[in-house]
Amino acid sequence: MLKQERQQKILNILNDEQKVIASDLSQRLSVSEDTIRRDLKELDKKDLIRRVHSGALRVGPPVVDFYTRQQVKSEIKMDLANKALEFVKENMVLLIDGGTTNLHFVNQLPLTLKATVITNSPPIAMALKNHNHIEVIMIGGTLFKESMVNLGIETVESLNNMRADLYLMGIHKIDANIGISLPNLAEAAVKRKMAAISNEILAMVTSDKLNTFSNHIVSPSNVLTYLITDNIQPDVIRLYESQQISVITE
Amino acid sequence: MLKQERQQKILNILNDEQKVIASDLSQRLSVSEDTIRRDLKELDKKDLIRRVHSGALRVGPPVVDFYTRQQVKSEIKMDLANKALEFVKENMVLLIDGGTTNLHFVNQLPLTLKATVITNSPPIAMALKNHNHIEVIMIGGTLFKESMVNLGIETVESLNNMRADLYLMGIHKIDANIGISLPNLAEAAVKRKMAAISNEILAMVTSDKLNTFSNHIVSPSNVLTYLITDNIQPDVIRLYESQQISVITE
DNA sequence: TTTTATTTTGCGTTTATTTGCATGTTTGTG
DNA sequence: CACAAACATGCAAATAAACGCAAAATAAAA
Repeated sequence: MLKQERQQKILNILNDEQKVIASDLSQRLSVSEDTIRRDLKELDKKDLIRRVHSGALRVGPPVVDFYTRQQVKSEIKMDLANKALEFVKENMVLLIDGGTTNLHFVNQLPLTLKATVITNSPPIAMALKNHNHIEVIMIGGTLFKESMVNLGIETVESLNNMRADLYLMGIHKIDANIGISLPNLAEAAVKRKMAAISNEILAMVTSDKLNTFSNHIVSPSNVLTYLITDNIQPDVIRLYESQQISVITE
Repeated sequence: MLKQERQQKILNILNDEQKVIASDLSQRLSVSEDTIRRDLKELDKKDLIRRVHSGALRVGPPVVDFYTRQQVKSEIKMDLANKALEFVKENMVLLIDGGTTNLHFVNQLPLTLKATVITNSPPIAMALKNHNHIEVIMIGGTLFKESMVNLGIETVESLNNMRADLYLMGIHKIDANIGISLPNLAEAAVKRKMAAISNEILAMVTSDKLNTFSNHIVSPSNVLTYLITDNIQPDVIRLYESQQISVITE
C-alpha cells in the first residue's frame, strides 16, 4: 500500500470515528506500529489531525461531501432507517426520493422483499440492483446534482398517473409551525406532488434538522403520517404528536 | 507504443483503479520502470495525477465504478471510449444509454465540458455528478437491472419530444447482415426510438460482439454513423464500411 | 528513399525513501 | 512507585527515484 494512500485511509477513518488508536490502525492497515506513528506524526505536522498519546483526534467537524456521506456509516441514520423497516409490508408500493437517510434505508431492505419502488433518485435505483423481487420505476427529469434527484415538469407529470402506499420523504428542514422546507423551488414542487399521490408519508429526521427551516415550503408538517427521529425531548415530540403525527423514537 | 498513447493508458488505468504502482505499470505496459517514472513525472507536472513514492494517485473526484471492477476487457473498452471522445463537441446534445463501454466513455469526459446529456441509465447519470457544466436529463421508466437502463412505454414517450446530436448506442450484438440485436424486447424498442431522434449514431464495439446476433433486432447496422472497434481484420471492416459507416480502429 | 536531426528509451550508478526492528526513554495508570 | 504500553531514535535492508549516457526509435529534411 502506498504511503499517501494509507494516510488518506487514516484520515477517512478519523473522519468516521472521531479518534483512532495507533495500535488499532497498525492491525487494520497491516503495517507496523512504527509506521503508523510516523504517519500520525506527519499528519499532525500538517495539522490534519491532532496527535495525542496512544492515538490521534480529528480536527474540526466531520467532512460531509456526497461520497464520504455515502461511505460513512452514520450510525444514527442507520438506526433511523432501521426503525423505518417495520412499516414496509410485502407487495407495497414505496415512493422514495433523495437523501442519505433514504439511501441507508434502501440498503437495509431485505434482499428477498417483494415490492415496487418508485423513485426519482438514481442512487436509490442503483442501490436496488440486487433486490431481485423489487420492481424499480424511475421517474425522469432534469438531474439536480446537489441532491441527486430528478426534477422538473416532466417529473411532476409522470407522477400524475401513479399512486403509492408509503412515501419516504427526504427531509432537509422541518419545523412544527412553518412546515417542511428546503432551498430549491423545483424540488419542493416535486415533493409536494409526491405527497399528494401517497397514502401515508414517513420521514426520518435527525435532530439537527428538527425545528429548522428554509425558504421554499413543501407543505405543513402535518402531512406526515410517521416521524422517526433520534430526538427524545418530550416537548419536541409532543409538538408533532399534537399534529396527529405518530412519532417514533428510541 | 507511442508516448502519448501510453500516458493516456496510465490515466485510464488510474481512473479505474484510484492508484497505480510504477513497477506494475512497467509490466502491464511492457516498458522499463524508468520510462514509467518519466511518464508519471510529466503527468504530475500537468496536475493530471498525484505522484507519490512508488506510484501515483488519482486527482479529482472518484468515478462511478459500478460494474465489477476487474473486467477482462476493461482496458480495451477504455481505449475505444477514448477514441470516441473526439466526436464530442462543445454544447452538443448527447444521448447515452447503458453499457460498460458507455460508462467508461462518460468517465473520460473532461470535467470542464459544456453539454447536455440525455440518458435512461442511472449509472451514467451518477457518473456525471461532478461535471458541473453538463446538464443531465434522465429518462424515466421501469428499471431493467441487467443492463441498468430504464425501459417501457413512458421511456419511449418521453423520448418523443427530444432530439440529440449524437447517440452513443450500447451494443450487445451486431452483425453486418442481420443488424443490431439483443435479447430484450423492451430494450430494443427504446434503442430504436433513440436512434430515430438522433442526428448521428456512434457505437463502440469490442471484437467479440462483432458478427454475433440475438433474437430481438433493433435495426439494420447501417443506421450507425460511426463504428469504433478494436477489430482490425480488413474484411470485417470493409463489411461495415460498405454500408456507409465510418469505421474507426487503432 | 536515404540521410539527418530530434526525441524517446533502457541501463549502470548514485542517491533518497520507506519500512521494520532493536534499544533506550517517556508517559499514563493503578 | 511500579510497570506496561506507547514513544523516540538510530540502524540496516529493501525499494524506488534521479542522473548521465549511449542505443534505439521516431520525425523531419534532403
